[in-house]
Formats: sequence, structure tokens, C-alpha cells
Amino acid sequence: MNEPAKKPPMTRDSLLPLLAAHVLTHGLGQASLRPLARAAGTSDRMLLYHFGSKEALMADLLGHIAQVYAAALDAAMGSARAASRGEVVARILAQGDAPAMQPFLALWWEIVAGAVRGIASYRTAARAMMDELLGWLETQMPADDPDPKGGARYLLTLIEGTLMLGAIDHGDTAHDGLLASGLLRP
Amino acid sequence: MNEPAKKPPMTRDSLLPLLAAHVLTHGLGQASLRPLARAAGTSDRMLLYHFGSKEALMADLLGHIAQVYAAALDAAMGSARAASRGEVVARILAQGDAPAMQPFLALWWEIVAGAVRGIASYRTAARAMMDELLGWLETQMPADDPDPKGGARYLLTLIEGTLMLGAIDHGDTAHDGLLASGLLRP
DNA sequence: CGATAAATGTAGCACTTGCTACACAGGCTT
DNA sequence: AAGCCTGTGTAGCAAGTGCTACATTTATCG
Repeated sequence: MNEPAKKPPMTRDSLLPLLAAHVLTHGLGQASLRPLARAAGTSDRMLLYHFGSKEALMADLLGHIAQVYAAALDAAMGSARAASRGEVVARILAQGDAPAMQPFLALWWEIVAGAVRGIASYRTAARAMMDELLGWLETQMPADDPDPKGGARYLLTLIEGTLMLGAIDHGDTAHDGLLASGLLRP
Repeated sequence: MNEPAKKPPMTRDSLLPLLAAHVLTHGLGQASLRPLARAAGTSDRMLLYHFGSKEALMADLLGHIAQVYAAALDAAMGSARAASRGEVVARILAQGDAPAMQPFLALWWEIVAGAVRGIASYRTAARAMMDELLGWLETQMPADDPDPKGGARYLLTLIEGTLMLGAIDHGDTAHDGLLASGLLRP
């Protein structure tokens, strides 16, 4: 009667959320098979059985995380449209400061680093996430913006620069830069 | 008579350039003691003898690389002052595209990722390199700029965003953004 | 010269890595 | 009933990790 009733059959789809949770809190650097398996309540043996290889697992996992990220964006999308570009930036940066987004941001830089080093699955995930963010940004642009497409790319560049500077304790630098740009008002 | 005359006494300072070269081409991920030692023509044993621990070695190494980076900036500093902010950005991005800078950029994102994960020596190195870049940028601002300090921070944010987007094959996105910002002209 | 310390080589330890071989259960079809 | 495919557990391997113990060479100094 002590049987934990672990019938739920354990598929790729049932494993991915558990793996994603582990990676989001512990980082990609610690993403070796045994720790991942422990986090998912299995063995490395089973992870390889289900995913084929670690490389395939990582590709699936990053894809899954990209989906979760997109969903989080949707959920955070404010209903009212912003009135100015500055308001768009302010909203997004406010969301970037939210605790819920921190694990994603931390993971993001690891993905970027891996992409630059040429790891294919990282490149794919990075592109997917950035495409998603750019598309979402375009829908967030003010209704009367003269150049929503170009403006979204401009804001994306500023936002990513700001996030990077924030990641290395240069958040003030980026903030002062945004003030000087005229987008934000003090 | 086959003796390679390996007299040069091998100090920290003689090792660091060799280690830096290896890390710049192979990345921090491959920076384990034995490969590093091979690249420097020694043994892991000797690296620990000279640096005490891997952690101390990495701290020294990142500090050294930050110095090299600063020197590279000095060397690349154009003599003539830029006439506009757009020209400053264009110059720096041109330099960022130079092949000589690629290893630094690739390393940069690994340092950022490590800094975000809380590795102290990475944080220190990241701060040092960004302080250096910001200071240099201020000296590069146009002579007639109304707000050189704020402007430099604004440009730095844009530049870092552009570099990141370029790192994940979104260089076009950043370029279009800079065009839309009015800083660059087509 | 002899003693002492610094520098270097050789082995090894305990651990983690991705991955595999083998056995064994249960349900499925034939 | 006989086979068979899917799922799972246990062991293990070869390679690599940071680091240490011990022995040896080499240089320095009294």
C-alpha cells in the first residue's frame, strides 16, 4: 500500500516540464544527464531511452523552453496598447525586472554564449526566441507609430542592450542611456 | 643537442598569454586544467603550482584578458574624432565586425553568462571590461555633443544590443533598428 | 662543498561525464 | 502457449575533472 502509484507513463512530454524547471533554476552548465534525471525522478538511462542522446534531449528541451517563454509573453501582454515608444520600453523593462523572468534571462545568456560557440540547438533556440520577441514587440507598438517595423527593431536593440548591461551590474548605465535617448522621462 | 632550450622560467606572467590564447580560441567551456596546460606547454600540476587553484587561475586569466582587451581598444582608437553619434556607432560596429575582435566577442558572452550565474571572477571581469569600454566611448563622442556622458551610455546600450543580435544571426534586425533610429543613414 | 628551498615529473585518487550491455518484467499479437 | 516489442533496473566502461602525495631535479646560498 506504500506504492507511490507511479503509473503515469513518462513520455517525452511529461519529462520536459520537469527538465525545464531544473534547467531554469540551475542553468545549462549543470545540465548533465544524471542531475537532470534526478530532477525528473528517473535515471540517465531512461532519459537516453526517451530522447536518444543528450544532444537530442537538449534540442527538445530548448524548444520546449522557447514555447514556455512565448506563453509567458502572451500571458504578460498588457491589454491596453501603449501610447508611445517610451511606454513600450518601460513596460517591457518592467517585465524584465520581474522575478518570474529572472530564470529566463539567466538562461538566455547561456543560450547566446552557446549559440556563438556554434552549438546548433542553441542557435536554433536563440533565433526562435528572438523571432518570437520581435513579432510580439511589433504588435505592442503604439497605434500611431510612423514606422512600427523599424521602430520595433530599434526598441529591441535598445532593450537587449539594456538587459545585457543589467546582467553585469551596469543597469544604471543603461538607464541613463535610455534617459539620454529621450525615450524615457525621469 | 636536441634540447629545446626551454630555459625561460615560466612564471604566472609568462603563462597568462598562452592561456589567454587558448581560451580566446576555444572558449571558457573547454578551459579545464589539462587542455590549458597542454596549450601552455606544461602540466596541470604546474598550473596549480603557479596559480594555487583553478578558481584563482581563472580570476587571473580573466583579469589578464581584460587588460589585453583594453590594449586592443587603445590600438584601435582612431585618431580623428567622429563628427556625429552615428559615426561613432558606425566606427565601433565596424571594429566589432573585424575578425580580430571575434574571439573577444565570443568570450564576452560566456563571461556574461557566467556573471549572471554568480561566478565572482566573471562578474569582476565583465564589470572591468564594460567600464573600460564606457570610458573609451566617452572619449570618442563628437566634440560638439550636447550630452557626451548620457550620449555615450545611450550608444553603449545600442551597441551592446546590436552585438547581441548579431551574435544570434539577427544582425539585420539590429541594423534595421539603427536605421530606424536615425543614427545611421542607408 | 653541502644544505636548503624552489621548480618540475610521475602516479594516483575520488568523482563526474555520456553512453552501453544485459537482464527482466509485462502486455501484445499470432 | 509462444514469441516479441516496449519499458525499466543494475552495472559498468572509457574518458575527463580538480587536486594531491611523493620523488626528483635544479638553483641558491652559507
